[in-house]
Amino acid sequence: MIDIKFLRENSELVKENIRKKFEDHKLPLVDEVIRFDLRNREIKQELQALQAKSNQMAKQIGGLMKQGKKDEAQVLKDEVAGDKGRIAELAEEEKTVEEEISRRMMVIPQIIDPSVPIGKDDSENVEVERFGDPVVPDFEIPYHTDIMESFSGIDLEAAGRVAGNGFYYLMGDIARLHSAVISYARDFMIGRGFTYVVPPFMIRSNVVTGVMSFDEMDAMMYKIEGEDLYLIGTSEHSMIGRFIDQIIPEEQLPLTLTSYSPCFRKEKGAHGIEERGVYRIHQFEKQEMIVVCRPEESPMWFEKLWQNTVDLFRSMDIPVRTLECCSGDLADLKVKSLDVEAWSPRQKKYFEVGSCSNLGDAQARRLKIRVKSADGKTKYLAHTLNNTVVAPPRMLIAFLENHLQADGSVTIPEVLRPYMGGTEVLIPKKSGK
RNA sequence: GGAGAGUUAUCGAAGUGGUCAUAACGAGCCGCACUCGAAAUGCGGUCGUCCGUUUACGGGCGCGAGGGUUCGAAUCCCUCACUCUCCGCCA
Repeated sequence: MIDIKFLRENSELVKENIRKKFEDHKLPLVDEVIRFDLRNREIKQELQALQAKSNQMAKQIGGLMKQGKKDEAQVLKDEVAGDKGRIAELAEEEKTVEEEISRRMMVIPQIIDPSVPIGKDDSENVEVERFGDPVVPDFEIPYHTDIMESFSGIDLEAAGRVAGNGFYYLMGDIARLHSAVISYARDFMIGRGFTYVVPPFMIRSNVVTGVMSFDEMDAMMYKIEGEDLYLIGTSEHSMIGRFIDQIIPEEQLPLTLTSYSPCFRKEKGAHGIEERGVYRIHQFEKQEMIVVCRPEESPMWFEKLWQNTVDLFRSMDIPVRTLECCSGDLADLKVKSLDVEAWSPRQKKYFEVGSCSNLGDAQARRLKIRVKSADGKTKYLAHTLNNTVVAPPRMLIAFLENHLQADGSVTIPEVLRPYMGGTEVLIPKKSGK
């Protein structure tokens, strides 16, 4: 969501930005907004003049009524009645025009950061840096569900019967490992100065539309029947939503928070063959980090945020790389975004385990998250950022594949052992494939 | 889920159809005066948002949210949200 004043004064820039994102079908929206905006201000001028007049008259009528001059009051009443129709007409048009503006503004993309590589889809994302050696062992790495089964750690069949495709039962050591990763990630972030939060797992529609674009909403969000409530797709939603309509004193910034939540996603669209198992599911758990900061600090926080995820994965000896999202792969609210990918020795390629985004003032504008300057004289929109710390089901894939030994056992990295009751290695319950 | 009471500026709170909505009254905060300094006291200032002319102004909207009645709504009516108390139910 961009500022309509900015659009008014920089329409070419806004159009250029749309082209960069290969969303040319949205180009006409810019001039449409400008037309509607012009009309909107004309309406306001006429409407407000009429309202001022009628306020004035109402006061006069009040005075006359008090003095008992009913006849004189009646004359004024009749005069006001004459404007009533026009006022209603203008108010109606104002409403329509503002809806037209807002509908278009909601889909005009945020101005992307100049550093974002230009490309039309995720195939043109750009690798930035690798951390750790992507090792390919000399034995075959089974599919992650097979590894889990060797520990009697997963039951997808029963989950299918109970909830359908896209759900899972994790069991035993695998379930424990899942919890251990979450707990470790939580403490990892607390250690980096973030405040731990457990947020609501459902949010109202006004928060939903405040934190994400329509496309994302349609593809992701589950609605609760008969209620104005949606299951969160990530705790970012309720964490950013927490600041709706708030004016935050500048001294309190930056707000650095880490939150735990289950995440619910429709995952509309085709699922590839490599997305079986727990890779792409309707429900998973995630440790998230969000930052609300001053605009000039958001690029700095962006760098810090993704670094946290890289460090977390490296502390568990999992090779990762960072990948910058190109313009066409960037959701409309995002200024810049970077994926963290973990190494899959089975697929011999990296796959996404986290996503770090700078939303600029887009969410803040929609949700009215403002900052009051230290001297109290000015107010401005905050910047918001979010990043995955870790989403265990998906990270378990990377974990199991990278720590699997030739004998089918899985070693537990030092940092996780305290969360696993001191366990150093998981021994298969039955022979793996 | 049922019953009752609430929601007004930074906070407490008055206001039940019209010169009481830049909001009484009290407190906090900022400035000034008084003071060697402080306290006390006195005076002044202490919302948001939009439109228009732009050092400054003028106007619209906002009393939990959204509708309605009226020339005029904080006040009357409807719907909804939230808070508190009691009951029920539950972890």
